[in-house]
Amino acid sequence: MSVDAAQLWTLNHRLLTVVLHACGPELAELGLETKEFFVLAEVTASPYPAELAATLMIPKASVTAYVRNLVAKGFVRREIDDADLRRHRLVLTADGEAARDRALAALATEFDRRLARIAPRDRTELQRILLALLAID
Amino acid sequence: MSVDAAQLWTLNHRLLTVVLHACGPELAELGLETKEFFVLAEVTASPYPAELAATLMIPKASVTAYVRNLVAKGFVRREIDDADLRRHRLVLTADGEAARDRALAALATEFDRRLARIAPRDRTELQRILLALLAID
DNA sequence: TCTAGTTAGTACAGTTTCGAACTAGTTCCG
DNA sequence: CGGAACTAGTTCGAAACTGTACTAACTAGA
Repeated sequence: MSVDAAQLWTLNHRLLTVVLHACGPELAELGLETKEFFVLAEVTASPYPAELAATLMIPKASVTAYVRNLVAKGFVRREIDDADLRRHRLVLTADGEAARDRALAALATEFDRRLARIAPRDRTELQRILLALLAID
Repeated sequence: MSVDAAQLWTLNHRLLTVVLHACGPELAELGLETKEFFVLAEVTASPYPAELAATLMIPKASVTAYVRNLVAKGFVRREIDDADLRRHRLVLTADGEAARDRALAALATEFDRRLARIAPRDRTELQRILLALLAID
């Protein structure tokens, strides 16, 4: 009845990897690398590089690189934060929003293929539980 | 109340990332890089490099590198497969098994620490839902 | 005000990763 | 058998990543 937490982690990780991997080609069509997609998807909630690095647990130097690429592709632009001149407030362009939405839709479609097999109520449960687990620490 | 699959994926991904990140120091103490740990943990189930690459969805060339490191550290050794001389059957050493078990224990502990904070019933729910999702494909 | 301490973002350089090409061994037919 | 087509694993060089150190800007305390 009880499943080892490590095994649960591992299987879960594989599930997410498979789903993400399946989206690879679609992301590529949108002109997005996987890591850049993570940043693009988080920019609205965490509009500063330092914040992105902390939230996504990516090194600051890597965020610099991904943001540079996203800016070059016209998905994001930097704005000066008048309250703190060190900060670069990141803003999605219209193209950026479109790309993000399409990328998220691709991810959702792929994951939905699997979620479709469980009850709608279970999805809500899953979301609630995941949120609770993330609220710790 | 609709639950977005992409959001579920993202939440779940962040959870796994946080847990893995927290294990980083312990893996390092064992002399394991994160990627090497994935390989080490899978060697028993998938004892050939090509199989590891397919299962873990990482490039063959990367598996070559991780296996080289694991061999150098004395966690894995290669054996010739008499039935197919191209193949390197990978075998865990005693050290390798010990390291793997400790690493998995660290992962389990960290994940358990979070699982323990949520209601026992939720934990069962999560297990049930994830197992249902993992059973697909 | 001054200054020590902290934080945002970047640059550089060393390391890691991995696509493509390669070698060696196997399989499938004829 | 012979050889075309395939597969396992590696190597190599180039691209991606990231630790460290840095500059600029903010903050707090005297």
